[in-house]
Amino acid sequence: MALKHTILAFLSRQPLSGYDVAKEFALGFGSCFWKASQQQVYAELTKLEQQGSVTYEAISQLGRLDKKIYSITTQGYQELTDWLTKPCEPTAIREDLGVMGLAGHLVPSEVVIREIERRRQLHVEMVQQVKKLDEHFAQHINSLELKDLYMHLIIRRGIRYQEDWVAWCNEALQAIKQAVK
Amino acid sequence: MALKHTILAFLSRQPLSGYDVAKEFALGFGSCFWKASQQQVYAELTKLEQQGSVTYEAISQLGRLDKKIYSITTQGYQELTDWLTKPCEPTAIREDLGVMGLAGHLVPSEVVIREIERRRQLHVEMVQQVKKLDEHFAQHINSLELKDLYMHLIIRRGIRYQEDWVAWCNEALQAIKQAVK
DNA sequence: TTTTTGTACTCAAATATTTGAATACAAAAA
DNA sequence: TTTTTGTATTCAAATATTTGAGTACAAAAA
Repeated sequence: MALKHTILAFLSRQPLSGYDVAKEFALGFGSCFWKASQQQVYAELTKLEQQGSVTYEAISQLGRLDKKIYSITTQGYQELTDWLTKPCEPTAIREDLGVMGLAGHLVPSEVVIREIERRRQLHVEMVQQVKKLDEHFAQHINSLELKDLYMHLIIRRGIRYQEDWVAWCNEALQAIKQAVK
Repeated sequence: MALKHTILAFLSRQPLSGYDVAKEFALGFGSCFWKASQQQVYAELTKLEQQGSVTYEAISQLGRLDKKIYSITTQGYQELTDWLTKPCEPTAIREDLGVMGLAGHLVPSEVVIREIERRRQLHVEMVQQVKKLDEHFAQHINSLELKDLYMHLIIRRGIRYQEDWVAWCNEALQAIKQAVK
């Protein structure tokens, strides 16, 4: 389970508030490989702090709860590099649309086509979004230091994934339209 | 959450025991789009039976627990087609390897390379496995009825996914080896 | 100036998934 | 003949994720 280690990895780059970590998951680099809600992030940070993997500096704000700036500890850093060194397994695939393969014929083909067209549109938009994360790297692509290259490659993974979905949607739509013609 | 509807979809094709449904997830068509453990399947079938979406016929076996053959009910069938008719969202991406994009530079590049090579091998094997599911369809590919075409297309999605991973691994390995040279 | 958006954090409950153990017999392999 | 593999199901605990509500203020937009 990589929630812990993704958070540690963010904090290994710079101290962040829970709010900022959550934002990285929702809109930043995190969005291309791990989904986590704000509540999950806050809960995990509290746990990580209790376990000694991170510490925080409380910044008091008049009239409301303290803002907490979290940093990774030596222990947390060790946990992160240990984890990175161990082999990791691919995440299990879970895709609602797959049910169509078992029971798509129980609904009109228009429903299936509409659904795949919707998906296509969604992934087209995702390609654009993920490509934005890559903009900074795409320019000096041949002179990236390793740190940036790794990030670029993970973004590339995200772009490929979304593009492959679009390509499959095209293939599937063509085949279905051909078959129902 | 498609566990319920994937099970209903299996049962819409033929009555099955919990054991057989679990096998479909582990080794059969289910394996290319949804992961579920045997315990999950049994628990879900019990719940589905209580809610009236499925029924079972108990087959007594001397000396051990009854074998239960589950069938979908009219209500379950309705729930399935209703669900298929509603738009579904793509599953959130969760990929351990993504952490390398944030913190891969904290471990030796050999570790990153070794990990991607391992992944490559894994996905090469997955391509072979998923292609086996397609064998039956791949032959008379141009004369599939809709029911088979849908299943074929979902398998194609699985093949593409695994092949795209292999391609990315190749791309990434080349770029990293180039950079550390 | 009112409303919306953004910053920043907390609590609780429900649902889903993973992990581990247990029972029991048949058939096939060593 | 003993061991392993396959069939078939159940229970319990731990962990992870989702969903929904609530507090509070600042800044920007309408």
